[in-house]
Amino acid sequence: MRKDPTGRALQLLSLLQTHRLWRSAELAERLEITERTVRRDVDRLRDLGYRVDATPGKHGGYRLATGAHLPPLVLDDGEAVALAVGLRYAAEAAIVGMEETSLRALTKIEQLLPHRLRRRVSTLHSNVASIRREADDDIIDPEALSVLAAACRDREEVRFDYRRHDGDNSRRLVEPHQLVTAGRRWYLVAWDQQRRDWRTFRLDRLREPQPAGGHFTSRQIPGGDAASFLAGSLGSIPRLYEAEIAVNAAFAELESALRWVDHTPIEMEADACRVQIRSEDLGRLAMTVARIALTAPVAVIEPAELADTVRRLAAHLTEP
Amino acid sequence: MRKDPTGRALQLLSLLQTHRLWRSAELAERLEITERTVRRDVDRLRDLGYRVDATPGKHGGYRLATGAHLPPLVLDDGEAVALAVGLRYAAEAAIVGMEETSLRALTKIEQLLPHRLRRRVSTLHSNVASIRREADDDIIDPEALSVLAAACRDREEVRFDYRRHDGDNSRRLVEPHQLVTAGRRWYLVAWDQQRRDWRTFRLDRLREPQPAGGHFTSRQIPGGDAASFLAGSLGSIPRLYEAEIAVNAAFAELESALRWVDHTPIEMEADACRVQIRSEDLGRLAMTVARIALTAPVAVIEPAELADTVRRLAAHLTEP
DNA sequence: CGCATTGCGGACAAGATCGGTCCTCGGTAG
DNA sequence: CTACCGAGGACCGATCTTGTCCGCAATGCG
Repeated sequence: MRKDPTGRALQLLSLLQTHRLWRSAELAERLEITERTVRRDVDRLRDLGYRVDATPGKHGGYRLATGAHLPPLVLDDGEAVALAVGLRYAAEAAIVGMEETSLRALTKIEQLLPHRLRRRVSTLHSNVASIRREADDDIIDPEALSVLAAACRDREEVRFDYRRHDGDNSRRLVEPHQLVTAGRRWYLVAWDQQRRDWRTFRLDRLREPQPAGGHFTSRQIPGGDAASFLAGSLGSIPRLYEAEIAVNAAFAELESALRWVDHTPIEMEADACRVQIRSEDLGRLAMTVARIALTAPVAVIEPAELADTVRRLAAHLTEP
Repeated sequence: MRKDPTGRALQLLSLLQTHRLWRSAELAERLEITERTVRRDVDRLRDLGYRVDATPGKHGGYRLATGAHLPPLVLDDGEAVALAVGLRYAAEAAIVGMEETSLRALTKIEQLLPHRLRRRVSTLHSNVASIRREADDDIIDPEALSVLAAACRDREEVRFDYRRHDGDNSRRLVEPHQLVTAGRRWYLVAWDQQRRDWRTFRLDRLREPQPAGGHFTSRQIPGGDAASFLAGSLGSIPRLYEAEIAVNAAFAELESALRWVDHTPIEMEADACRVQIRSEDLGRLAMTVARIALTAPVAVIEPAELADTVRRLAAHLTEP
C-alpha cells in the first residue's frame, strides 16, 4: 500500500522543480498515488515552507513558485541514464573540443553520485561505442554558444561574420532571440537589423560573435515560437527550389515519404492531393518524388526543372 | 512530541547541508527525537541516495559527503557547456521519457554549480529550444539500456524478445559485447548463441532484456571492434534481398548513391558496371536504384521482384 | 447563465510505519 | 586498554498514511 512519503516528497519537489504546470492527475500518475494524496503531499510541502502555487479551473494545476530554494536533490535512475547518454551524445555534438570535455565532465559528476548510480552511469559510459560521422565541416565553438545564449538572455545585440551557403561572407548585426537545435545542427533565430527581417543563422557558419553593446526589446517571432519559425524556414532559407506535385493518393498515405522534407499540403481529396515540397537540393526533391512513386502515381506540376529531372530519372529506369 | 518523518528528513538534510560535523546527540536534540531515531533517519536519507558519511570514535559524527571536503562541483567553462548541451541532446535521444528526464537532471545539477557556471548553464538551458522529431516508432526504454550495459560489463548472457523488421518475433539468447550508437539509433552487438554467429540488434526492436544467468568469455568481434562491425553489417543484417544491377556509368561515379547501402561491385568497366546491392527492404533497394538513375541509366538484372517494383515506380512517374 | 474541469479539504477505517526502549557489536582515538 | 560513538536487531503500542467517498469553490467556455 504505502511506499515512502519522504522519498515522494523529494520526488515531488524534483518534478515541480521544472517550474512547469503540473496537473494533479499527472502528478498522481507519476508518483503512483491517488490525487487525494497528491493534495496531501503538496500540503506537506507547503507546511515545510515551499511555495507551491495552485490554480483551479480548466487550465489549473500546480507550480512551484520561483526562487524557492530547494534541498539538494539526488538524481534518480532515469536521470542518471540521461546524464550518461547525454554527455555521450554531446561528445558527438559537432562542437569543437567537445569529446574530451564532455567525458571529463561526466567523470567529475560521476564522483558525486551515490554508489548505485555511479556504477550505473560508468557502466553505461564504458560499454557504449559510437559510430563516428564523417562530416567535420560543421563544427561550432562552445564559446560562441555561451556568448549567443547570454545575448539572448540579456537582449543584447550581437555582431558576427556569417558565411552563406553560397560562400558569400558578410558582417551581421542582429537581435538574437533564441538558439534552436535541429538534429545535430544549431541555429540562431534573430532579427537582422540591416535586412529588417527575421533570419536564421547556422552556428557553424558564424564566426566570432560579439556583444555589440546595444539592447533591444523582444519582438514577436513569426510562427509563434522560434522552433516553428525555424522549422518553417529551414527548407526555404536558400529557397532554391519550391515544387508542386500532384499525387493520386490520399495525403495521409504520403506520411512516410514526406517525413524528412519540408512540405505543405495544398489540396487534399479522398484519393488525390497536391503538395508543395521545398529543398535546397533538386536531387533531394527528385528522390522525394521517386519515393512517393513507390506507392502512388505522381506528377510534377512545377518547376519545369524538377519535371525534367524526374523525366530523366524515369527514362534512366526504363531505357538503360 | 511532533511526529513527522518527512518533514524531519528534510530538516535533517538542511542541517547536514551545512557540511559541519554533527554528532548524533546534537541532531537528536535539534530534531527532538532519540539518537536511535536519528540513526534511522540517517538511514532513510542514505536509502534515498544521499551520501552521509559517519565516523565512529571520539571525534565521530555525521556529515553530508557531497561537497564536504570535495568542493561542490568544479567544472570549467567548457565542461559546463558540455553539460548543458549534452543533456539537451539527450532529450532527442529517442529514449522514452528522455526529454523531461534529462531536463530535470540538468536542473538538479545546476544547483550544485558555483554561481558563475550556474548562470552560464542556466542561460544556455533556457535560451535553447529544439525542433521535435516526429518519428515516435523507435523509442527505447532507459531500463533496457542499463540492463544491457550491465550485461556487457559483466559478460553475462541476456535473453530478450526481438522483432525483426518483417514483424517476425523470436526469443533470443545472446552474449552481449557492446552497445553502439549510430545517429539516433542504438544497437547491441552480440553473439547469438542459437545462430552461432554475430548479430546486431536494434534496441527499439528488443523487448524486456533480462540477464540469463550464464556467463561467457569475450570473443573477438569480426572487423576489430563493435563500431566497425556494426557499420559493416548495417546494410546486410537480414540480407533478405540481394539484387544485381547494371549501370551505364563508371563505378566510381556511384559513390554517393551507394554510400548508405551494402554493396559489392561485380564488374567494372570504363563506362559501365554491375553491382550487387543488399538490403532488408525492397523499397530501399528501389530507392537506391532511383538514386542512381538520377545520374545514369540503370537496369535491374535480378531479382524479378525488384525489377517489378522499379518498373512500377517508373510507371508512376511517367503516367500519372 | 450553466456546464465541465480542476483544485480543496473533511471524515473514516485499515494497516503499515514509526519511534522509544533495551541491548549487543565494532571501530577509533588517546 | 578503555572510553566514546555509530550500527543495528527486537519488540510493541502510538501514530501516521492512504484510498475512498463526499460536497464545495474557482475558472473558463459556449
